[in-house]
Amino acid sequence: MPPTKVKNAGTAITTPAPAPAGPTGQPRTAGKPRPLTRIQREKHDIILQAALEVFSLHGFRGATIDQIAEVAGMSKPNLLYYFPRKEEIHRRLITRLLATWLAPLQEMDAAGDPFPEIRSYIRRKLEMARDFPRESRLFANEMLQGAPRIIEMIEVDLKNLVDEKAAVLLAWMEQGKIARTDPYHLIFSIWATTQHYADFDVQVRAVLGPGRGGEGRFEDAARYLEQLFLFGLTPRPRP
Amino acid sequence: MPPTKVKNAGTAITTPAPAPAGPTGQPRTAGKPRPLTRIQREKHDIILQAALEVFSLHGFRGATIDQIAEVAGMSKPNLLYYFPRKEEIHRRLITRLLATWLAPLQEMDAAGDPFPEIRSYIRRKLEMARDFPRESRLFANEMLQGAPRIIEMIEVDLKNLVDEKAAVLLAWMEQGKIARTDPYHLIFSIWATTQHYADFDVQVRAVLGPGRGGEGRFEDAARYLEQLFLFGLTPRPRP
DNA sequence: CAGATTTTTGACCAGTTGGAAAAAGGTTAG
DNA sequence: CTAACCTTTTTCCAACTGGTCAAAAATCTG
Repeated sequence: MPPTKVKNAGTAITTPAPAPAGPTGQPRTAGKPRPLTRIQREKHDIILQAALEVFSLHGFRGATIDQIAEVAGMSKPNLLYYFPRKEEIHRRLITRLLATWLAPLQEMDAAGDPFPEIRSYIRRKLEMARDFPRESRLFANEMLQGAPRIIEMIEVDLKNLVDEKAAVLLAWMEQGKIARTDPYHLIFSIWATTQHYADFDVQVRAVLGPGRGGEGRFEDAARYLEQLFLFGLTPRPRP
Repeated sequence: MPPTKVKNAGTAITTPAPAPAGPTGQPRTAGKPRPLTRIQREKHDIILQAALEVFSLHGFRGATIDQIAEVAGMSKPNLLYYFPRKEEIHRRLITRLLATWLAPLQEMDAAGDPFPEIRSYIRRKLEMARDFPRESRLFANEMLQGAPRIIEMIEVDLKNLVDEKAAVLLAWMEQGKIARTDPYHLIFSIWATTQHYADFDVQVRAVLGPGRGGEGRFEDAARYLEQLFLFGLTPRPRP
């Protein structure tokens, strides 16, 4: 009978109450998780959004709790009430992200037609780069640092998924439906070309200039990538 | 008449000597730069190497002078004797890097044959990813943060170079020598696919596994990319 | 070698950082 | 309404941060 949360346990009323513990710590005998309150859910969301903003820009080390708290519109101790450690915020963000990130590849269907499948995989990844650039940058930041906090997820979950889809691609190659090439590097090249538009967005916009760097750039990219992956650069006779 | 470095100006010999200033500061009336000593050149190099290591891993904000000093094998004050500010080290690194980074594209020759030119551009970029991964990551880190310290170099030097080479590519397209497509996004895709092997190295190695993630991965990548950019994924009859 | 210069060191500082503690202020179920 | 809980604020701290400074040590130069 561990004396966690002993309100008035026999002894004196002056029992110092050992563990106040915020909502995420939950060391209340670790038995009843006790459902999150409305405020808790709201604040958790706000904090994670703010943290995404800051972490994706400065990386884990470069981001400060103060910054996150400011973006979240609350005081540092208040933020720490919801997430007792900086690492915890980051871990949650990264874990959630990874699931989102893998989804498009998971959808690539062995039973479908190769080209439409690959084509829509590229489209989906490009849409993610457009709609979730901060997530992409958070991921990139983590990779640049050697993925210290998610390496085993990469080595297990991601690797398994890629192995599976590489087998699918390989089967398509065997059937002569797509060109025979390295399925792993094929997947890498799809990742690289699509995420580039989120991670190197500044560069893309600067190089395209004010004229072509506007919203249309994602449509242009989609068109270009489609052609690249379909035919490469070999000139074809006009249809 | 600002009193910078008044050697013995009339007053007493006990003049407090206003600016000792390290070798890089050079406020000795800013007149004679005085050539760097052997030790200065050596230490500058050592520090820049160490800083590259640390900055490329943690970004500007996440890196500390202490870390850099430790990697460089010297004390923090000693390091600060050579580079009086953290920003200065980073600036030097980034400036030097940008020149190296642009070189391969500069070499792409309008007078050459399109496919060999593009092919060897890809090869060179891939070699850089292999041989200078830290430089690549430093660059990526800067981009992720919105390139605050090099935005105008990107907007001017890089943009001009890309504009020039895009024109070359466009000319090749007009002549029917390569497929008609977007030259800017073509260049982006070459950058993305090659730098991926430096910036996302952990992921690449983890996914390829111990078997194929060894040194051979760059050769495999080169072969794959060559095919991608030449023919895409459309199956071709066996030669 | 001596004197001038350059390099290195150790002590120090003000501001920032992640985080702890406790008390004050709000909510809400009974 | 009120007791129990949840949330927020205030105050504080030790470690770390970028950077200074004077003195000591090493090096170079004539």
